[in-house]
This record gives sequence, C-alpha cells and structure tokens, in this order.
Amino acid sequence: MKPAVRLTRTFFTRPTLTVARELLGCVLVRQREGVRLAGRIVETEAYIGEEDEACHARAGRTRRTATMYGPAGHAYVYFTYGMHWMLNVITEEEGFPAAVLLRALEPLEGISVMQDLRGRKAVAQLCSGPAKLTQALAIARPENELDFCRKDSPLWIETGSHPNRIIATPRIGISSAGEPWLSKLWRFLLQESPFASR
DNA sequence: AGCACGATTAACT
DNA sequence: GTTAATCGTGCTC
Repeated sequence: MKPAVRLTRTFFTRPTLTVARELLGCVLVRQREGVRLAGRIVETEAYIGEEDEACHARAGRTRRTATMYGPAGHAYVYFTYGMHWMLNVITEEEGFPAAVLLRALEPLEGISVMQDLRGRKAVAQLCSGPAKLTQALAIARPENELDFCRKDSPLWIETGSHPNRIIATPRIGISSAGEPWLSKLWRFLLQESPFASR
C-alpha cells in the first residue's frame, strides 16, 4: 500500500463533480486530543453555485454562506434541523460558491472513541450519514472554515485506496428544490458499501 | 419581532 | 412508513 499523502489545494480547486467523485476512497482524518479518528469516504454530494436550488448559496452571499465563496480546501460546517452539523469541503475558484458534502465514512481508526462520541457500538452505523460522521469525529461550529490544507490543521484528507465501483444518484433531502436540480445525479457512493447512508 | 423550514436521525407503529 | 426533536437562518411584516 502506498504511503498516504495529504490532499492539497490544487486537488480541491477543480470542478466540484470531479472532486466529489475523486474523494471517494480517500481518508478523512480528525486529530483530536492526540488521537487519530479516521474513515474512508464512501459517499459524497456536490452543491454547485447560486443557480443550484439545493445549494445554500442559492440565497447569495450571506453570513452563513460566506465560507462557500472562499478558497477551496476549507471546511464549511453548518447547523441544521436544530441539532445536526454537516461537513463540506469547499471547491472551485475563490468567489464561486461550491462544496462537497461528506455523507458517509467507513470507520478505520479511533473506532472506540467514535463509539463513545456517538453513544452506539455498531461500526456500520457510526458514520453512515452526514450528521453521524460529524458526531463521530467531534466536528461542529468551531471547525467551520478550518483549512484542510494547512500543516497544523486538526482536520485533513489523505489519499486512500482506489474505489472499485462508483454509482451516481440524485441528492438526498432536497425535495424543495425544483428541476433540473432535484434530478441531477450529484450524489456519489461506492456501490454496495455497507457504510453508506440509507 | 415573528415565521416557516431545513443537505437528519432515532424511535416509534 | 411516520414523526418528534430543536434552533439558526433568511425572509416578511
């Protein structure tokens, strides 16, 4: 197995669909209290620009969405449903609002810590959803705008194993968006991964 | 100032 | 399959 390498700014400063697909198989790493919490990315979604009615940037540049307009490779972490946090990575050139939502991980390292943070044991359900993985990796508002590409960042992404088979589906939970956005095949996952969301 | 709703989850029937 | 939980955000008055 090749040594893991941190993804750099140039990886993220590309078309969002490319980044969303290529992130599959890579490893999200969270350094916390001296412990590595890590998981292989098995599911992502792309949110692209102000035209995309499912994207938060549909409302333009606001206090909340400012992060999406910033440079690629930063974290966009937001709060929703009164209780959940979601983790995205910013993509494309600065000034263009786009991001990839990380929706599910295959837990690799620090599993017992993840089980404590989640309050459950079943490994297949530790990170099998966007709010589950932020809970398992202790990611919330303080992590918003973190730069994945800085050497001293407690959050980054490494190269991983090359995925076998990738499938694309419509995005989840965006039913209020109109067409064509509702039907865009902008969700990517590893086929038959037991670690993807339901 | 008030309101409707959300890139979800877990626990129900 | 259905639903409560729970609050920040953006929009309207």
